[in-house]
Amino acid sequence: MGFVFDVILQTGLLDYYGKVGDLTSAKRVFAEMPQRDVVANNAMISALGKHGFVEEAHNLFDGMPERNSCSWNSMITCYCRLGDIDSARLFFDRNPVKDVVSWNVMIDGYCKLGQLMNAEGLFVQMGSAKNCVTWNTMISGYVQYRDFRRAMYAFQQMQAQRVKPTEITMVSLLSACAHLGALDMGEWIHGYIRRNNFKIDVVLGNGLIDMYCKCGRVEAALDVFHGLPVKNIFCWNSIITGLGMHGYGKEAVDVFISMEKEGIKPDGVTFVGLLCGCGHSGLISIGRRYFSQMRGIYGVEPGIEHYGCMVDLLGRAGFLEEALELVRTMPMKPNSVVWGSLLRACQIHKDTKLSEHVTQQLLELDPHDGGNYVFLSNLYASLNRWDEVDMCRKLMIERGVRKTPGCSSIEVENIVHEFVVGDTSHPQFPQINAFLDRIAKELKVHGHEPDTASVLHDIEDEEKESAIRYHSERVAVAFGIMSTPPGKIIRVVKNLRTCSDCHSAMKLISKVTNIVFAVRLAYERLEASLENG
DNA sequence: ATAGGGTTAG
Repeated sequence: MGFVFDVILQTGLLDYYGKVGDLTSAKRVFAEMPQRDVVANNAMISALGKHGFVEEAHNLFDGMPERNSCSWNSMITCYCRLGDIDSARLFFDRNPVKDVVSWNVMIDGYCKLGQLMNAEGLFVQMGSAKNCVTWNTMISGYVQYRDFRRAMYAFQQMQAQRVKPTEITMVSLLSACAHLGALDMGEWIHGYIRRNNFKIDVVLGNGLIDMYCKCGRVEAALDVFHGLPVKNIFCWNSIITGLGMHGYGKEAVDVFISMEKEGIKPDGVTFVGLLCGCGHSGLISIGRRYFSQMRGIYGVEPGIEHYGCMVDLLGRAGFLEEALELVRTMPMKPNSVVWGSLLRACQIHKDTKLSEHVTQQLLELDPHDGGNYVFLSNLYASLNRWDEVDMCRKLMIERGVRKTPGCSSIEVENIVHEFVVGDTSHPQFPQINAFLDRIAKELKVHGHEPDTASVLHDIEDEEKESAIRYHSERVAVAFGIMSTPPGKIIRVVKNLRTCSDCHSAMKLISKVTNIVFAVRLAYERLEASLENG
């Protein structure tokens, strides 16, 4: 009797050491055990696997007189953790006692490596054997690989199958909503969380804060933030970043100060949010001060992203020379983002000379980024330097560079519709097209002349005017006007920056129709908030 | 034994 008790006790100890990461002690306990049952062996396999000793785990596994599903699953987990998905699959296929965990681990292994097709294959094969972890794994896999619409769709199916979602499901979905700017869906999820008395912990709370911020509802984000009994650095960072993104730089600084008061140590992300917020609100000296205090007072080493924020902050404020000086003297090699910030500043302050220099730096740094060629080309076009415009086009063809296609999405009745430039596959495309034509005519009546200077936005297109008319955000906006009840804000998320022609056109549409648009850059700040023009 | 979060700038 005491013997069995000892085995259980020692296995417990072994498991504990494995979990806290003390492999040496785990090994010692294991070696000293007079008798090892399957549970003890499994605990050891799991501990070895966690530290990457998959060979040892494998040997132990091979020598086991008896194996259960847990033994097999531990081996699958070991190999997945190492990224050796083929070996994991071998164990999965040979496992005679596959259970739902075996499938879930395997699906997660594929998801983590971005092999979504393989993950989906198993997911489908499982049929009705899926549990809520299976669904959560697949949904989070879609979210991690930025296929947010599939994540939403999987959730609908999960509900149709009557599998109860959990807090974890909600976290993944909120992240999808944040990326898609799907406010209605995000609000619905918040409601669902409340109706089902889900516990809003730091992770779920942060999901809500981030979703509300990214969808432009900073007040709602603040409500969630203040309602959280426990906040961690993620929550603080999300709210500081969110406030700063939407022009509440002063408030972002205030939150930062209360964060300090509560004894939470800021990290690199906090400073990105804070400095960016200062930049967007023109808080130059405050931004400068925090940047200079980062290392000495807060113990956070400034990284390239912080220099990037400072270049942006100085450049926006018109201190172009100082910004350039910072780029030249920063301790690391400036990347395309840093040069890009400077370029944006040149554009705002109409410094074409510096603009040209910066764009050439960008072209050197990122010869395969089509956006750089387009920008330089547009710059030359605006200066009527057509030879150079031509040169840009030739260079692009020569180097085989293609422009990233514009893509806009809009949420209507909890469904996210996506429009890629030139893609006519949307079921309502003919109606949208006709509507766009009417808008175009209307725009002409109101004196809107298509701005052909920025036509090279679509460098590969022959028909200039129609190319502009079909930019994805316009299609999305048109669809939004057609299918949204009056009085509702039309929110569009786009992957590329809106061209000046679309921007002015949308301003005019907004003025004429009295509809408010918010076109946002994917994953970024509000690009243009057009409140009735 | 399996599933969850925040990062800026063209």
